[in-house]
Amino acid sequence: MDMKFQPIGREAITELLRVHGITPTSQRVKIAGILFAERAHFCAEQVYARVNEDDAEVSKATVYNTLGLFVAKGLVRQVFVEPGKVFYDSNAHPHHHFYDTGSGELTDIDALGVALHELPPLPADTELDSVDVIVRIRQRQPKIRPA
Amino acid sequence: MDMKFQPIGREAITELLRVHGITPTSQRVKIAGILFAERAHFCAEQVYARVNEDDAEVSKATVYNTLGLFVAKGLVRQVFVEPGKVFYDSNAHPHHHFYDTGSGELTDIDALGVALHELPPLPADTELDSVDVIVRIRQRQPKIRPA
DNA sequence: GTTAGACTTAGAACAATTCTAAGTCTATAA
DNA sequence: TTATAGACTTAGAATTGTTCTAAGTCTAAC
Repeated sequence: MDMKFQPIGREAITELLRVHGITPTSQRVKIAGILFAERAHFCAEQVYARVNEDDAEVSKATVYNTLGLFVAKGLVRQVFVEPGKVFYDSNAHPHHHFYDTGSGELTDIDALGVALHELPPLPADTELDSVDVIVRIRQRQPKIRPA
Repeated sequence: MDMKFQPIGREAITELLRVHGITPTSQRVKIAGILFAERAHFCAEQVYARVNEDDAEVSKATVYNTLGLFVAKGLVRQVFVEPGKVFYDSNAHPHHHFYDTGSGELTDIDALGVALHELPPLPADTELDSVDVIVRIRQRQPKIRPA
Protein backbone atom coordinates (compact mmCIF):
# COMPACT_ATOMS: atom_id res chain seq x y z
CA MET A 1 0.00 0.00 0.00
CA ASP A 2 1.15 3.46 -0.86
CA MET A 3 1.73 5.28 2.39
CA LYS A 4 1.57 8.67 0.77
CA PHE A 5 -2.10 8.40 0.02
CA GLN A 6 -4.61 9.54 2.62
CA PRO A 7 -8.31 9.75 1.92
CA ILE A 8 -9.70 12.87 3.48
CA GLY A 9 -12.79 13.53 5.56
CA ARG A 10 -15.84 15.60 4.83
CA GLU A 11 -14.76 18.66 6.78
CA ALA A 12 -11.37 18.56 5.14
CA ILE A 13 -13.04 18.50 1.74
CA THR A 14 -15.21 21.47 2.60
CA GLU A 15 -12.11 23.30 3.72
CA LEU A 16 -10.26 22.27 0.57
CA LEU A 17 -13.01 23.75 -1.58
CA ARG A 18 -13.03 26.98 0.41
CA VAL A 19 -9.28 27.29 0.14
CA HIS A 20 -9.64 27.08 -3.62
CA GLY A 21 -12.33 29.72 -3.65
CA ILE A 22 -15.16 27.27 -4.32
CA THR A 23 -18.43 27.60 -2.43
CA PRO A 24 -18.95 24.17 -0.95
CA THR A 25 -22.46 23.20 -1.95
CA SER A 26 -23.67 19.73 -1.14
CA GLN A 27 -23.23 18.55 -4.71
CA ARG A 28 -19.70 19.87 -4.90
CA VAL A 29 -18.73 18.29 -1.62
CA LYS A 30 -20.15 15.00 -2.76
CA ILE A 31 -18.28 15.10 -6.06
CA ALA A 32 -15.04 16.18 -4.42
CA GLY A 33 -15.53 13.37 -1.93
CA ILE A 34 -15.55 10.87 -4.76
CA LEU A 35 -12.53 12.36 -6.48
CA PHE A 36 -10.48 12.39 -3.31
CA ALA A 37 -11.76 9.21 -1.72
CA GLU A 38 -9.28 7.04 -3.52
CA ARG A 39 -6.29 7.31 -5.76
CA ALA A 40 -8.03 6.82 -9.03
CA HIS A 41 -8.80 8.55 -12.27
CA PHE A 42 -12.41 9.06 -13.11
CA CYS A 43 -14.09 10.28 -16.21
CA ALA A 44 -17.24 12.37 -15.92
CA GLU A 45 -19.52 9.40 -16.54
CA GLN A 46 -17.93 7.47 -13.70
CA VAL A 47 -18.28 10.39 -11.33
CA TYR A 48 -21.90 10.72 -12.38
CA ALA A 49 -22.50 7.02 -11.77
CA ARG A 50 -20.85 7.07 -8.35
CA VAL A 51 -22.47 10.20 -7.14
CA ASN A 52 -25.84 8.67 -7.91
CA GLU A 53 -25.16 5.15 -6.75
CA ASP A 54 -28.03 5.21 -4.30
CA ASP A 55 -30.61 7.48 -5.85
CA ALA A 56 -30.11 10.13 -8.51
CA GLU A 57 -29.30 13.27 -6.63
CA VAL A 58 -26.89 15.14 -8.83
CA SER A 59 -27.61 15.94 -12.44
CA LYS A 60 -25.23 15.31 -15.28
CA ALA A 61 -24.99 19.03 -15.99
CA THR A 62 -23.87 19.67 -12.44
CA VAL A 63 -21.26 16.94 -12.64
CA TYR A 64 -19.81 18.57 -15.74
CA ASN A 65 -20.11 22.08 -14.33
CA THR A 66 -18.46 21.04 -11.12
CA LEU A 67 -15.60 19.16 -12.72
CA GLY A 68 -15.01 22.13 -14.99
CA LEU A 69 -15.00 24.44 -11.99
CA PHE A 70 -12.56 22.22 -10.11
CA VAL A 71 -10.23 22.29 -13.11
CA ALA A 72 -10.50 26.06 -13.45
CA LYS A 73 -9.69 26.46 -9.75
CA GLY A 74 -6.75 24.09 -9.93
CA LEU A 75 -8.25 21.50 -7.64
CA VAL A 76 -8.03 18.68 -10.14
CA ARG A 77 -6.32 18.20 -13.43
CA GLN A 78 -7.57 16.86 -16.73
CA VAL A 79 -5.79 14.09 -18.53
CA PHE A 80 -6.39 13.45 -22.22
CA VAL A 81 -5.49 10.03 -23.46
CA GLU A 82 -8.21 9.09 -25.89
CA PRO A 83 -10.42 11.08 -28.16
CA GLY A 84 -13.71 11.76 -26.51
CA LYS A 85 -12.80 10.92 -22.97
CA VAL A 86 -11.37 13.14 -20.28
CA PHE A 87 -10.00 11.81 -17.03
CA TYR A 88 -10.02 13.90 -13.88
CA ASP A 89 -7.04 13.45 -11.65
CA SER A 90 -7.07 14.55 -8.03
CA ASN A 91 -3.45 13.74 -7.33
CA ALA A 92 -1.87 17.06 -6.48
CA HIS A 93 1.69 15.77 -6.50
CA PRO A 94 3.69 16.30 -9.69
CA HIS A 95 3.34 13.12 -11.64
CA HIS A 96 2.84 11.57 -15.02
CA HIS A 97 0.88 8.63 -16.35
CA PHE A 98 0.99 5.16 -17.72
CA TYR A 99 -1.90 4.53 -20.04
CA ASP A 100 -2.78 0.97 -20.94
CA THR A 101 -4.07 1.25 -24.49
CA GLY A 102 -5.84 -2.08 -24.19
CA SER A 103 -7.69 -1.76 -20.92
CA GLY A 104 -7.92 2.01 -20.85
CA GLU A 105 -6.46 2.04 -17.36
CA LEU A 106 -4.54 5.08 -16.24
CA THR A 107 -1.95 4.86 -13.47
CA ASP A 108 0.38 7.36 -11.93
CA ILE A 109 4.10 7.71 -12.37
CA ASP A 110 5.76 9.77 -9.70
CA ALA A 111 7.45 12.71 -11.37
CA LEU A 112 10.43 12.17 -9.10
CA GLY A 113 11.14 9.03 -11.08
CA VAL A 114 11.17 10.86 -14.39
CA ALA A 115 13.94 13.21 -15.28
CA LEU A 116 12.86 15.60 -17.96
CA HIS A 117 15.70 17.88 -18.91
CA GLU A 118 16.59 20.35 -21.50
CA LEU A 119 13.21 21.46 -22.63
CA PRO A 120 13.80 23.90 -25.43
CA PRO A 121 13.05 27.54 -24.73
CA LEU A 122 9.37 28.35 -24.86
CA PRO A 123 8.09 30.33 -27.83
CA ALA A 124 8.20 34.08 -27.38
CA ASP A 125 5.72 35.65 -24.96
CA THR A 126 4.46 32.36 -23.68
CA GLU A 127 4.70 30.84 -20.25
CA LEU A 128 4.59 27.27 -19.06
CA ASP A 129 1.24 25.86 -18.10
CA SER A 130 2.09 22.21 -17.51
CA VAL A 131 4.08 19.32 -18.84
CA ASP A 132 2.15 16.15 -19.46
CA VAL A 133 3.98 12.91 -20.00
CA ILE A 134 1.90 9.94 -21.01
CA VAL A 135 3.63 6.61 -21.39
CA ARG A 136 1.45 4.45 -23.54
CA ILE A 137 1.81 0.76 -22.84
CA ARG A 138 0.10 -2.36 -24.05
CA GLN A 139 -0.20 -5.93 -22.88
CA ARG A 140 2.75 -7.91 -24.12
CA GLN A 141 1.75 -10.36 -26.83
CA PRO A 142 2.90 -13.92 -26.43
CA LYS A 143 5.59 -14.21 -29.07
CA ILE A 144 4.20 -15.59 -32.29
CA ARG A 145 6.55 -16.07 -35.17
CA PRO A 146 5.48 -13.75 -37.99
CA ALA A 147 4.29 -15.66 -41.09
CA MET B 1 13.50 27.80 -42.50
CA ASP B 2 13.84 24.28 -41.22
CA MET B 3 16.09 22.44 -43.65
CA LYS B 4 15.02 19.04 -42.43
CA PHE B 5 11.55 19.39 -43.84
CA GLN B 6 10.92 18.33 -47.43
CA PRO B 7 7.48 18.15 -48.93
CA ILE B 8 7.21 15.06 -51.05
CA GLY B 9 5.85 14.48 -54.53
CA ARG B 10 2.90 12.43 -55.68
CA GLU B 11 4.90 9.38 -56.71
CA ALA B 12 6.77 9.42 -53.44
CA ILE B 13 3.45 9.45 -51.59
CA THR B 14 2.16 6.50 -53.58
CA GLU B 15 5.33 4.67 -52.77
CA LEU B 16 5.10 5.63 -49.11
CA LEU B 17 1.60 4.18 -48.91
CA ARG B 18 2.70 0.97 -50.61
CA VAL B 19 5.65 0.60 -48.27
CA HIS B 20 3.23 0.79 -45.38
CA GLY B 21 0.97 -1.83 -46.90
CA ILE B 22 -1.73 0.64 -47.90
CA THR B 23 -3.35 0.34 -51.32
CA PRO B 24 -2.94 3.80 -52.80
CA THR B 25 -6.39 4.81 -53.94
CA SER B 26 -6.91 8.29 -55.26
CA GLN B 27 -8.58 9.43 -52.04
CA ARG B 28 -5.79 8.09 -49.90
CA VAL B 29 -3.12 9.68 -52.04
CA LYS B 30 -4.94 12.97 -51.84
CA ILE B 31 -5.26 12.82 -48.07
CA ALA B 32 -1.67 11.74 -47.59
CA GLY B 33 -0.67 14.57 -49.90
CA ILE B 34 -2.27 17.03 -47.54
CA LEU B 35 -0.75 15.50 -44.44
CA PHE B 36 2.74 15.47 -45.91
CA ALA B 37 2.59 18.69 -47.89
CA GLU B 38 3.63 20.80 -44.97
CA ARG B 39 4.83 20.48 -41.46
CA ALA B 40 1.53 20.95 -39.73
CA HIS B 41 -0.92 19.18 -37.51
CA PHE B 42 -4.39 18.69 -38.84
CA CYS B 43 -7.53 17.46 -37.25
CA ALA B 44 -9.96 15.42 -39.29
CA GLU B 45 -12.18 18.40 -40.02
CA GLN B 46 -9.29 20.35 -41.44
CA VAL B 47 -8.23 17.48 -43.64
CA TYR B 48 -11.82 17.17 -44.82
CA ALA B 49 -11.95 20.86 -45.60
CA ARG B 50 -8.66 20.86 -47.49
CA VAL B 51 -9.31 17.76 -49.48
CA ASN B 52 -12.52 19.31 -50.71
CA GLU B 53 -11.30 22.84 -51.21
CA ASP B 54 -12.29 22.85 -54.84
CA ASP B 55 -15.31 20.61 -55.06
CA ALA B 56 -16.42 17.90 -52.64
CA GLU B 57 -14.64 14.78 -53.80
CA VAL B 58 -13.93 12.85 -50.65
CA SER B 59 -16.56 12.01 -48.09
CA LYS B 60 -16.22 12.56 -44.41
CA ALA B 61 -16.42 8.84 -43.76
CA THR B 62 -13.48 8.25 -46.05
CA VAL B 63 -11.45 10.94 -44.36
CA TYR B 64 -12.01 9.25 -41.00
CA ASN B 65 -11.47 5.77 -42.39
CA THR B 66 -8.28 6.83 -44.09
CA LEU B 67 -6.85 8.67 -41.13
CA GLY B 68 -7.65 5.65 -38.97
CA LEU B 69 -5.94 3.38 -41.47
CA PHE B 70 -2.86 5.60 -41.59
CA VAL B 71 -2.64 5.48 -37.82
CA ALA B 72 -3.07 1.70 -37.74
CA LYS B 73 -0.32 1.33 -40.32
CA GLY B 74 2.01 3.65 -38.50
CA LEU B 75 2.10 6.30 -41.20
CA VAL B 76 0.86 9.08 -38.97
CA ARG B 77 0.39 9.51 -35.27
CA GLN B 78 -2.48 10.80 -33.25
CA VAL B 79 -2.00 13.55 -30.71
CA PHE B 80 -4.59 14.17 -28.01
CA VAL B 81 -4.53 17.58 -26.44
CA GLU B 82 -8.14 18.52 -25.98
CA PRO B 83 -11.26 16.54 -25.40
CA GLY B 84 -13.06 16.00 -28.64
CA LYS B 85 -10.27 16.83 -30.98
CA VAL B 86 -7.60 14.57 -32.40
CA PHE B 87 -4.63 15.88 -34.30
CA TYR B 88 -2.88 13.83 -36.93
CA ASP B 89 0.85 14.26 -37.11
CA SER B 90 2.86 13.20 -40.12
CA ASN B 91 6.24 13.97 -38.63
CA ALA B 92 8.02 10.64 -38.48
CA HIS B 93 10.95 11.87 -36.44
CA PRO B 94 10.79 11.29 -32.70
CA HIS B 95 9.42 14.46 -31.23
CA HIS B 96 7.11 16.00 -28.70
CA HIS B 97 4.77 18.95 -28.69
CA PHE B 98 4.10 22.41 -27.48
CA TYR B 99 0.41 23.07 -27.17
CA ASP B 100 -0.79 26.62 -26.92
CA THR B 101 -3.86 26.36 -24.74
CA GLY B 102 -5.14 29.69 -25.94
CA SER B 103 -4.84 29.40 -29.69
CA GLY B 104 -5.01 25.62 -29.91
CA GLU B 105 -1.83 25.60 -31.94
CA LEU B 106 0.38 22.54 -31.80
CA THR B 107 4.07 22.77 -32.63
CA ASP B 108 6.87 20.24 -32.61
CA ILE B 109 9.68 19.85 -30.14
CA ASP B 110 12.54 17.80 -31.44
CA ALA B 111 12.97 14.81 -29.15
CA LEU B 112 16.71 15.32 -29.32
CA GLY B 113 16.19 18.45 -27.27
CA VAL B 114 14.35 16.59 -24.55
CA ALA B 115 16.09 14.20 -22.27
CA LEU B 116 13.66 11.81 -20.69
CA HIS B 117 15.45 9.52 -18.30
CA GLU B 118 14.71 7.05 -15.63
CA LEU B 119 11.25 6.02 -16.62
CA PRO B 120 10.12 3.59 -13.96
CA PRO B 121 9.87 -0.05 -14.95
CA LEU B 122 6.75 -0.82 -16.92
CA PRO B 123 3.99 -2.77 -15.19
CA ALA B 124 4.31 -6.55 -15.50
CA ASP B 125 3.63 -8.09 -18.91
CA THR B 126 3.34 -4.79 -20.68
CA GLU B 127 5.48 -3.30 -23.37
CA LEU B 128 6.11 0.26 -24.40
CA ASP B 129 3.90 1.69 -27.08
CA SER B 130 4.96 5.33 -27.10
CA VAL B 131 5.88 8.22 -24.87
CA ASP B 132 3.98 11.40 -25.46
CA VAL B 133 5.22 14.63 -23.96
CA ILE B 134 2.96 17.64 -24.28
CA VAL B 135 4.20 20.94 -22.96
CA ARG B 136 1.20 23.13 -22.41
CA ILE B 137 1.93 26.82 -22.78
CA ARG B 138 -0.14 29.97 -22.74
CA GLN B 139 0.30 33.53 -23.86
CA ARG B 140 2.05 35.48 -21.15
CA GLN B 141 -0.24 37.96 -19.47
CA PRO B 142 1.01 41.50 -19.19
CA LYS B 143 1.75 41.80 -15.49
CA ILE B 144 -1.19 43.28 -13.64
CA ARG B 145 -0.91 43.76 -9.95
CA PRO B 146 -3.47 41.55 -8.24
CA ALA B 147 -6.15 43.53 -6.42
C1' DG C 1 -16.67 -9.69 -69.53
C1' DT C 2 -17.51 -11.66 -64.63
C1' DT C 3 -16.81 -11.60 -60.27
C1' DA C 4 -15.11 -11.04 -55.56
C1' DG C 5 -13.33 -8.19 -52.51
C1' DA C 6 -11.87 -3.87 -51.29
C1' DC C 7 -13.15 0.83 -51.18
C1' DT C 8 -16.20 4.87 -50.92
C1' DT C 9 -20.39 7.14 -49.98
C1' DA C 10 -24.51 9.71 -47.73
C1' DG C 11 -26.71 9.88 -44.06
C1' DA C 12 -28.15 7.89 -39.67
C1' DA C 13 -26.55 6.85 -35.20
C1' DC C 14 -23.79 7.58 -31.26
C1' DA C 15 -21.21 9.32 -27.19
C1' DA C 16 -19.31 12.95 -24.64
C1' DT C 17 -20.05 17.40 -23.61
C1' DT C 18 -22.21 22.00 -23.53
C1' DC C 19 -26.11 24.95 -23.67
C1' DT C 20 -30.62 26.83 -22.31
C1' DA C 21 -34.11 28.37 -19.72
C1' DA C 22 -36.51 27.56 -15.75
C1' DG C 23 -36.55 26.40 -11.00
C1' DT C 24 -34.24 26.14 -6.27
C1' DC C 25 -31.35 27.48 -2.74
C1' DT C 26 -28.88 30.59 0.37
C1' DA C 27 -26.91 34.54 2.38
C1' DT C 28 -27.76 39.08 3.38
C1' DA C 29 -30.60 43.23 4.17
C1' DA C 30 -34.59 45.16 5.77
C1' DT D 1 -38.87 36.82 9.85
C1' DT D 2 -39.46 37.86 5.15
C1' DA D 3 -37.75 39.75 0.68
C1' DT D 4 -34.46 39.61 -2.66
C1' DA D 5 -30.49 38.97 -5.62
C1' DG D 6 -27.24 36.11 -7.15
C1' DA D 7 -25.40 31.77 -7.31
C1' DC D 8 -26.41 27.09 -8.13
C1' DT D 9 -28.82 23.08 -10.04
C1' DT D 10 -31.78 20.81 -13.14
C1' DA D 11 -33.93 18.21 -17.28
C1' DG D 12 -33.67 17.99 -21.58
C1' DA D 13 -32.34 19.86 -26.06
C1' DA D 14 -28.49 20.95 -28.90
C1' DT D 15 -23.88 20.48 -30.54
C1' DT D 16 -19.63 18.30 -31.85
C1' DG D 17 -16.60 14.91 -33.28
C1' DT D 18 -16.66 10.35 -34.64
C1' DT D 19 -18.36 5.71 -36.03
C1' DC D 20 -21.70 2.79 -38.15
C1' DT D 21 -24.63 0.97 -41.88
C1' DA D 22 -26.07 -0.46 -46.01
C1' DA D 23 -25.81 0.40 -50.65
C1' DG D 24 -23.14 1.58 -54.58
C1' DT D 25 -18.53 1.83 -57.18
C1' DC D 26 -14.17 0.46 -58.47
C1' DT D 27 -10.41 -2.70 -59.61
C1' DA D 28 -7.67 -6.63 -60.25
C1' DA D 29 -7.74 -11.49 -61.30
C1' DC D 30 -9.72 -14.90 -63.79
